[in-house]
Amino acid sequence: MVTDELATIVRDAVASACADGTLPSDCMDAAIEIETPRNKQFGDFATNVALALARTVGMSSREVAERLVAHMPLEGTPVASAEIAGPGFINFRLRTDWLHDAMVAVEERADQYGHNTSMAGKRILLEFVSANPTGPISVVNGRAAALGDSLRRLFTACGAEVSTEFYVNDALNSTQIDLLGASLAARYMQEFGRAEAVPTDGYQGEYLIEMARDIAAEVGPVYCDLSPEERSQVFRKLAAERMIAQQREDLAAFGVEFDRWFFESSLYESGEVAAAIEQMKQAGWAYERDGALWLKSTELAGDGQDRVLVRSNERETYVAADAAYHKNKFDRGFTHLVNIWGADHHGYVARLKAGIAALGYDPDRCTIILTQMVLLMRGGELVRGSKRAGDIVPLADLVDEIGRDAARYYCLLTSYETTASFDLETAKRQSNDNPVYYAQYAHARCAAVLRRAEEAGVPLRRASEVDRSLLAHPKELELLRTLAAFPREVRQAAEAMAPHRLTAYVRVIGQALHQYYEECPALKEGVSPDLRDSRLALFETTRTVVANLLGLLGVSAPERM
RNA sequence: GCGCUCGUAGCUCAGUGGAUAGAGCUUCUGACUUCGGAUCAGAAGGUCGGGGGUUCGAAUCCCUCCGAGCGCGCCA
Repeated sequence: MVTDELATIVRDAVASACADGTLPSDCMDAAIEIETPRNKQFGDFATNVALALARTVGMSSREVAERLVAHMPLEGTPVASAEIAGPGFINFRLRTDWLHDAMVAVEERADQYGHNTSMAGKRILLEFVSANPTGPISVVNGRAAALGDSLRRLFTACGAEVSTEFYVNDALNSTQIDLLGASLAARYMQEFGRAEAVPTDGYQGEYLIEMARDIAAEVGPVYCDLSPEERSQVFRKLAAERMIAQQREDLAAFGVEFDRWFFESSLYESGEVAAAIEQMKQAGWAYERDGALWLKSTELAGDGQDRVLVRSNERETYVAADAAYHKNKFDRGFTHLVNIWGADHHGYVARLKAGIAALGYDPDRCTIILTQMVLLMRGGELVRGSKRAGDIVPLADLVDEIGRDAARYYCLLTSYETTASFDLETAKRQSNDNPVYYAQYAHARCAAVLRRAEEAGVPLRRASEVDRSLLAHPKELELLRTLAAFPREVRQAAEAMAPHRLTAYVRVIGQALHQYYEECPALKEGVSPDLRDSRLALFETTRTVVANLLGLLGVSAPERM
């Protein structure tokens, strides 16, 4: 990668200046950072190393920069010029043939262009959504789903081995599932005219009425004569199974599928929960009090208080199961765990980390991403959860209304750290105030030009074969510069676990493309065949990069719109 | 009360300790006898919530205050 080459050039300059005494030898271990200047007039890349060194060497940063540039031979490098500017930045301008070579790289790597090895050797387990099977998948879950699925693509593109998992809280000792079962049982009885009420702390959402109606239609009144206990047993199972199936469908319609649905109940059946508790006891991290078993989460992870692992009624808590689950993840050979939770769970980070530490694993190998909420607006009014859906906004409704691509794109448009809000009317509009269409239009426009060429009988020539040096117009070079940044953007987005950077970047590509399109016609009168072929090749290059980019976001790249 | 997160243009949001804080929307003015106008060019719009501090340099790091959201169960 060209930034690595630049870093080497700078590092060599520092070493050379140290060697001949121009700079003190303790500059050797200076950290070399290559950045892209905010302002294009400062060139393609820059380094601030002179500013960083100025303090230790006791001279002005411009002076340091001058001495470094004097020790920087540029023959045979991609660098055309190295200039000192401002307080002491060294700005690099690259030769245009380096940009032209990027076209060949895109052509050779094709849909692998942008892939790199920055995360090679890592085995990452991404766990996300993991909504309780007590209601439909919500829009907030959708944000996590879009983020998790995009991270899977990003990590994979960076050479990591990635698995995705949805953790299903279906444990038999879950009071939530008890309530769900009791709520569904009541709805079922209501279908047959029995005046049974949903528990006051149960699930009031009307989706359970629909589910009860389905069950009633399928099996008839066979469960009416069971004892309440037996009926509750039947319905907790039925409710959970059907909710999970529904969740799976909703996520699939959103384009998100998991490598594995991991059932909490399996951890009890295998004895892993009991084993984990025993191990925590043996290690001295668990103690008895008031008839319950407690985890020393305060001492282990600075939690606000210790947490119960086993209640006095002998039921284990989800804390115990979660600890066992994460042990299970590590034992399967994953080197890094990433969990995506809603921000309302931030109070649970410390206790999970405590559980991981109590079982002898490094809590720092488990990253917990907390996503803030997403608020939907319609004409300036907040869209509220419906009673039908149990006071949430179902993801399925959003997908139905604005489509999968728009829903996913909007979920990835902003940093997960901020509470995002977006307007449904804008998201549906097919105009340029809709960022989804702007991104997809870039791809469709490239495809349109290439299609047009084909119709006119102009064969598309390979980027490696056309005369790339003909691409010397500022807009052509600017577009190439933008496309050549793709591998770096991918790497940085993966490192920061921030796919929203890519949605910002795709706009930059779109802008560069449209400007190029405006000023550099390929198929109009008066364009020489050689230039035409070079420009068509550049359209193909752009199309490939945009398709790869949209692919990382999980959004389709249409040929026509 | 304690803890976590967040306050950036009228609106929605970017911004990795660096150069004159950037986009989109909105408003206004324009563009090619259309390789797709779902586009492009230009203008307008800022005490980066307030105040201290660290630093050669702070929207970014620290402290404090103000405001918003969330969390503080032998629920998940």
